[in-house]
Amino acid sequence: MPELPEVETIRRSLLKNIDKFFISEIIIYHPDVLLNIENFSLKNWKIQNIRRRGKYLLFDLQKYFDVLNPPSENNKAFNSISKETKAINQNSSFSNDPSISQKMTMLIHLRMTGKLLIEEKDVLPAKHTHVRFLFENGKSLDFNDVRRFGRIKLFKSGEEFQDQGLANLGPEPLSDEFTKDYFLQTCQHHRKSQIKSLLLNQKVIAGIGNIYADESLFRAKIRPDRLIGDISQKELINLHQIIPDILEEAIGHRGTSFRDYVDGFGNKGFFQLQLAVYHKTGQPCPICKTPIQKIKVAGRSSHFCPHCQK
DNA sequence: GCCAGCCTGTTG
DNA sequence: CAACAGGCTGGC
Repeated sequence: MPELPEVETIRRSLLKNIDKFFISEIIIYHPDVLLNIENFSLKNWKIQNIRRRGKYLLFDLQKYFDVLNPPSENNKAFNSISKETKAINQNSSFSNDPSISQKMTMLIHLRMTGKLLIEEKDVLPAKHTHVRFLFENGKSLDFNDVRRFGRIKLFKSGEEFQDQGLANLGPEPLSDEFTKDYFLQTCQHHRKSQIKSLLLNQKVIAGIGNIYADESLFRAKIRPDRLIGDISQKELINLHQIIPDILEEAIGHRGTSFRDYVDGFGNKGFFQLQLAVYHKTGQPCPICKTPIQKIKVAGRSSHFCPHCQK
């Protein structure tokens, strides 16, 4: 479902409440979506930060109590763990002690229909909620995914690059790594590919999906099925500049909600109001009024203006 | 490269 | 009913 702008919007919406996120319990309704979970207990972890890489979310988790040597059940300190956890978190000098400090990275990929929703703990989770994280403040975070393509993976911090999808991502299109030279050079390597399959290739650029590939190509006036080798350097330089422009605009509109997508608070985005071609088959091109066409490129529906795009 | 497969829901 | 849906993987 979500592409870079939607994942970034979700990240920002969740981050607003980051200080309140002390996990007290995790409820698993559908274990298939959770990988590596058996290696860890998720009780009494705190979400320190949420990062994004391409379409992945990376949750930095920190635990302050030793899971291997839990205090006995009659221990008062254990029974008041919530207070203790907070007290220790306020004192950063504890965080370097390995006996009480452990770090994990939780990798979440939402694929097509995944959502992360902040809910009240007492409210029953919506249909298709597969994992619920309960927090000490009475809130919960639900991982909901109709099609169940999304995945959650847990790693000791630093080991998350064992995930091949994450490890092989290309540069972030909104970072300095995504240079003109890199883009031109990569195009040179893929001269015989169609331009749209390059944009969708996460090893080349991290985070672009079907919507923003179509919209970028429309603005660059390049047909999605055009062979890269047939595109002029001038056009490619233009496209390189347009990609971050479109992604920034989409983030500014809090993502595209034409179907399921909502942020962590269930709010829709607005970029669907700005779309020129995506999902607009038969509707007039915003520039020349020619009906938008739909073809298959790289196995995906691709929308373009047959007059404006060459 | 392409294409089935993973899933459920919606649309034509 | 079949076709299709913001994605990715693995097998040819």
